[in-house]
Amino acid sequence: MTPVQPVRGTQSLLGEDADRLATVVAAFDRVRRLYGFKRVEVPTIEHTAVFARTIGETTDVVSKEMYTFDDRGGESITLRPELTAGICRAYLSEGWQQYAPLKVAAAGSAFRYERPQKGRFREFHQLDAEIIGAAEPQADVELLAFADQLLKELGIEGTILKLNTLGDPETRSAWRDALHEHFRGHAPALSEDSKNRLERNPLRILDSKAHQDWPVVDSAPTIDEFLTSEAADFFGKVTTGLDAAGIKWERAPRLVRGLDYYRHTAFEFITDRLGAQGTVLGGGRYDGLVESIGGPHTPAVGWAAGIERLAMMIGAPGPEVPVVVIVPLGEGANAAAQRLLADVRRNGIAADMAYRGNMKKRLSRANDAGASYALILGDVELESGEAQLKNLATGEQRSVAFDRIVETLRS
RNA sequence: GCGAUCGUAGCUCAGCUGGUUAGAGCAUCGGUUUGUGGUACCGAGGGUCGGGGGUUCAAGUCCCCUCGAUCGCCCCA
Repeated sequence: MTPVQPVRGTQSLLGEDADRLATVVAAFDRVRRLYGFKRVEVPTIEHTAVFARTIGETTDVVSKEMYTFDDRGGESITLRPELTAGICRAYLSEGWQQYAPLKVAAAGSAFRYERPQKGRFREFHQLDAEIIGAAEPQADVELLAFADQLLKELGIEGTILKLNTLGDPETRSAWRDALHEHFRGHAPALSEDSKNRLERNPLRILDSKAHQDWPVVDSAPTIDEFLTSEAADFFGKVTTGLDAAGIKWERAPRLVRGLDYYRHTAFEFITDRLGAQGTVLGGGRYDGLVESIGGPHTPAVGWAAGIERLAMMIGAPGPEVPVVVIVPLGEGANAAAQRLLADVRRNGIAADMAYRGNMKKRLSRANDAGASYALILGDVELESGEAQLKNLATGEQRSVAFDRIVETLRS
């Protein structure tokens, strides 16, 4: 392994590829303002317990994917594998409880030690939206509307909102027990993967990709049989709210989420365009999370989206193209060229300067940059006070007085 | 962590069953044209063939290990 090799699963992006990520974040920031979500910044590192307790000790994320290390003071520190837990920690430690219900949005990198593949990296970037301290179904609806509008503003077609409820804690544990019993009864018929899931996380067998699991899954008890009337009522309010807001959704009774903190509403926006990484945005209600790190009972909902995954689905942002490239000729022209360049740029016109090679090279650079005009500035022009403005598309060229260049380029 | 495919120049790739100094296109740089781009022509630089070991008279080509990439499983955004 040579020193110039990047760390596995990290990315170094140039030009359009980097612009794509920036475009996604810019759209997120625009929509987030429309919905009244405050921007927050939280640390990249937290005490390990922040993630271990909230996400769940037995989940894969915590048990084998976190970047955890002891710092020089001997404290166990973890690079965040997601943004939600850190935001909730800040909600408690920074006194943000006074703003409840608090709507916040964040964007940043997260880290998981996984095998990289399409749309999956070890250092990746997430968009995150949370409403903390709101038990009302209106919060779920608002959050989903935000997600829906973001995808539309990004011009992403063909995602489907899959929606489910995991019920309240009683519902969830009753359902879980029933599933456990059902699957254990049919254990011999299950795939190896699902046999392993049996004790660890029976809910996950529901969305197994192994065909041999299908029949057993189909005959499994559904959440609806266990919903308490409160839980059913809550879910009903969420769905009628979505319908009222004109947000299309599909019921996915077998949708479960991997992290332990989810309750009630659970959802994913999925696509078939990203291979195995079909979930582009996902989240749900996590009423128990804040309590799990020592805070008061605090109802909350949120979602996270993969910036890279969204970036792969948007149209290519155009490159930045200068309107004009200044071509100085000879030492004497450099100062005047710098002055003109600064002047043009300060007037909001994208401009560049070709300062290497002979004139042929310099014009060639102007052409390659995609400029509309080249502005030629040599001894002759310095004396006359008029530069040569060449239209690179038509080839036509004319003299323009130095002090009329900005005006001419604008027209 | 498991499986499959792959790794030759900055990029995209060629290199037949192992056989002389490893090739092309694009890109870069120089020239034809030292004040006129887009097209054309000529030329140059750039490679420990991912890395290590082995088989062989001979390895880019075969075998093993390793690192990496891609896709899938697991899991998740």
